[in-house]
Amino acid sequence: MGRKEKDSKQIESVRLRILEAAKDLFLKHGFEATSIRKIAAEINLSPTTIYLYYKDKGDIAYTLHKEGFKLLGQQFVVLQHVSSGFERLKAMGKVYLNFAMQNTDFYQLMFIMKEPMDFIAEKATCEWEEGELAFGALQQTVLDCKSEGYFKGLNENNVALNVWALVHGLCSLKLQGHLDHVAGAHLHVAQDSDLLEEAFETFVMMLDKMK
Amino acid sequence: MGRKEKDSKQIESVRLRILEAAKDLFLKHGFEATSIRKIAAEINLSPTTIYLYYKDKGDIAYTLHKEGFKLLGQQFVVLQHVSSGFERLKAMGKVYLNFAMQNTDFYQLMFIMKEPMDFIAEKATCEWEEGELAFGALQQTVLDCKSEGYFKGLNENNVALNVWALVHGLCSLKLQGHLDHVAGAHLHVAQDSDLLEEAFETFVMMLDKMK
DNA sequence: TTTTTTTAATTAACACCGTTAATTATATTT
DNA sequence: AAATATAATTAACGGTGTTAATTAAAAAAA
Repeated sequence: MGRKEKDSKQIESVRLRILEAAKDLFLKHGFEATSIRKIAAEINLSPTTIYLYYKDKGDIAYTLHKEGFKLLGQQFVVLQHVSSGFERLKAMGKVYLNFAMQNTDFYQLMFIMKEPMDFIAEKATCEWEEGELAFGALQQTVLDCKSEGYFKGLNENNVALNVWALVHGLCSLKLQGHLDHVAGAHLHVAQDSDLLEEAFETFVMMLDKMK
Repeated sequence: MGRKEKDSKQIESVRLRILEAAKDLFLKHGFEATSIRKIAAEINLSPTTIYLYYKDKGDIAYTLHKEGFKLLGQQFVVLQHVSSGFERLKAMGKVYLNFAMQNTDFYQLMFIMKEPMDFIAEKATCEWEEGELAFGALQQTVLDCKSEGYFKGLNENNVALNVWALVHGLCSLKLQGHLDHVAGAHLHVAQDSDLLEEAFETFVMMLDKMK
């Protein structure tokens, strides 16, 4: 193998080692507590070395953010086998909710924190492929619902946005600690995550009535 | 006036000066950029003096957070004069959206950042009066909608939670920079904030169909 | 009025943080 | 073996929240 390739392979391997260390700390203690210095210490590197492989902390956040979308994408694969649009929409919501509750740190990085999106905005080609892809899937599903008789007279993009906003809103309020206090009105739910599932099922019932 | 009272008045006045300085910086540069040291410098105090009046930075965040709820509450007052439950629900959503878009920093503090809620959770009586009050108003409005024939067979608390989640979801996605990229599918909207209003109106149409 | 005591504010310090510039060590090429 | 290119390092800057020890100011007691 040629020199250039070997070099770039080595470079990639260090990049990966840094990322794995970052992910490790990030999943253990959250992104706030994951400092460049700690990442470096984790793999016996000088803190400044990190900057030879990543532009800044936002770059690492963005790379991890992309990994999160890969993870969510994997969970979305099963949805392709659901032929009914409406059933797929329901399943999508549940997969999304489960992903958020079981990967709280990733979810924060992907949909709550500003850092990764800021990094994207600063990039030359400030596009967000992952997000557009995922939202595109939702849009298509809403379109399928329409051809099944749902959402008559409603703009499909607005419906898709609303579905996303509702599910994200539930996740966001839960993760940021806002639901623990209003849960007093929901004493009947046993588990905590059931609150979200139940709310979403009510939403589904609302949508169902709209055929 | 007695000594004790005079003292506590003076203490309150310094507390207020600190808070005003904090609010000033916070509204100018956001909460992230508002450090204890900068707050202190703003009013010619030593940074450590702040700790004689506030437990920590989270305490200041929480106090500002409360101010935000007072502000939102003032905007909610007009809603009391809307007799129709459904009309009130619509108006509530719009007031909420407008508040979020016109007071982005406060909104972040009130519904997105973890710091203030963490502070509440650490308090002896870890109750969140402001939130419960506001959510209570929403619950009542949903109940009124029910007596007008809306949301038949649906749990009112879940409906209220869904309404909050949807509107918050829209605001949150917008404020955290997630909508600028998926807006490609919404090229028809002229203004940026119109996107949220239009989405919400679609939601209202959905609810309207459910009578 | 002077001394003691309480209270308010300060300086110094700790342990961090992200990041840049200058420097050293390590390979690679000549 | 010497010169060059590259990788990693140390040192440093300017910040952060926060605590402990110390000084300045005000009130109470003598």
